[in-house]
Amino acid sequence: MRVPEFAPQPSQVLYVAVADHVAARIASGDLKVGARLPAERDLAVEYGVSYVTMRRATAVLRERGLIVTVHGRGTFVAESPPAETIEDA
Amino acid sequence: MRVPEFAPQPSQVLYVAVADHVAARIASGDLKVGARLPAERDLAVEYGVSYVTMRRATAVLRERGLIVTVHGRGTFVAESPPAETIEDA
Amino acid sequence: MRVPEFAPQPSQVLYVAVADHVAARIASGDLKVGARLPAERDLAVEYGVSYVTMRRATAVLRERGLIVTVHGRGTFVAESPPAETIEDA
Amino acid sequence: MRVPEFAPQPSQVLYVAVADHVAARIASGDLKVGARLPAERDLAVEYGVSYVTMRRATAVLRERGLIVTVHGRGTFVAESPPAETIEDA
DNA sequence: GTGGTCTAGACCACA
DNA sequence: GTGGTCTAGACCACT
Repeated sequence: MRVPEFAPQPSQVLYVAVADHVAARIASGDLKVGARLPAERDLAVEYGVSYVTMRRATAVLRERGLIVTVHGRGTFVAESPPAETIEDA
Repeated sequence: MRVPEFAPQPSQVLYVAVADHVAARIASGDLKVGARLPAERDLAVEYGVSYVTMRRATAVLRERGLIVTVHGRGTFVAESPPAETIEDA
Repeated sequence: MRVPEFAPQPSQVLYVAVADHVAARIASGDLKVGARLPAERDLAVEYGVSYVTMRRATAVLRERGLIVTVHGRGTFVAESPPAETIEDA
Repeated sequence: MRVPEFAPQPSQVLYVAVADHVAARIASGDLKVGARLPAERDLAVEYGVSYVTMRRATAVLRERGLIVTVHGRGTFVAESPPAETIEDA
């Protein structure tokens, strides 16, 4: 997975930074395809952020196609994460 | 204020039994008018029931006019609990 | 502007309902192209919702291309609102 | 702009004067250790200064170690205000 | 017991 | 003085 040189430091925006960190866990195989992530509330505690901030982070990951969310079920690592997570312009 | 006679032998339906117990707390002044009840999740833990059961119980109390619920704010003891707590059929 | 038959009543989701109402004000000419909307905080008060809910509403309008937002300046009615506000599938 | 009679000969720089006044309130025990200060916007109104000026004032107090700020929570009187409130140059 | 929405109100970045 | 982010914690919808 390619990491852009123009973004060496994590985002200054907290929910993006959290999203990036989870994305890295997925990319590294720590979170495997199809696996269920911890509950958003638990992730919020794990990252030391509020539930709302964690929700924004997962929203980012959803938009990136890295996770899929099912109401009442959980959030799961998406089947085929798109290569163009960062558009390769 | 009158406490319902049906309390001595509580309802066999769990969420009604829980609702009755909360109603008794309101009637006894343990929960005063205008006071905010504990969060539904906390009440569920307190009564040792599932969240869904607790939600049904609060729905019953809402129908009885004993509490009012405000999304995102909480549930509160209603101003003037109606005399016909049990519908006057 | 076409209104889908499958959505006769306003959205049950509050921020969408608010967004729809603002959209209607734009469509009706109440809010003209290029005009600045009231501050989001004022709109929140006007609609009787929290600031966060209003922000979600404006986010919806932004996604629909109906408004543009400038940090520190305000939010404005977009130049050419797209015809396919509701995709005509 | 001249203002405060409240300090003997206050700083000519407005935001420093405001910071000094808040510092005096902390020193006098009016604002106790661990207490939350009023919101920055409220302080701005209270002192009759702009929000930016108030932000500069709180920045000064932060640098002096008199207050700590938590995003989304508030600003609080620091635990142990250093003796060298004015840097010992 | 999960994700989804909402409230109230704080600080932050910008023009 | 605007929009942007964040906190803390509530109720709602769904499985």
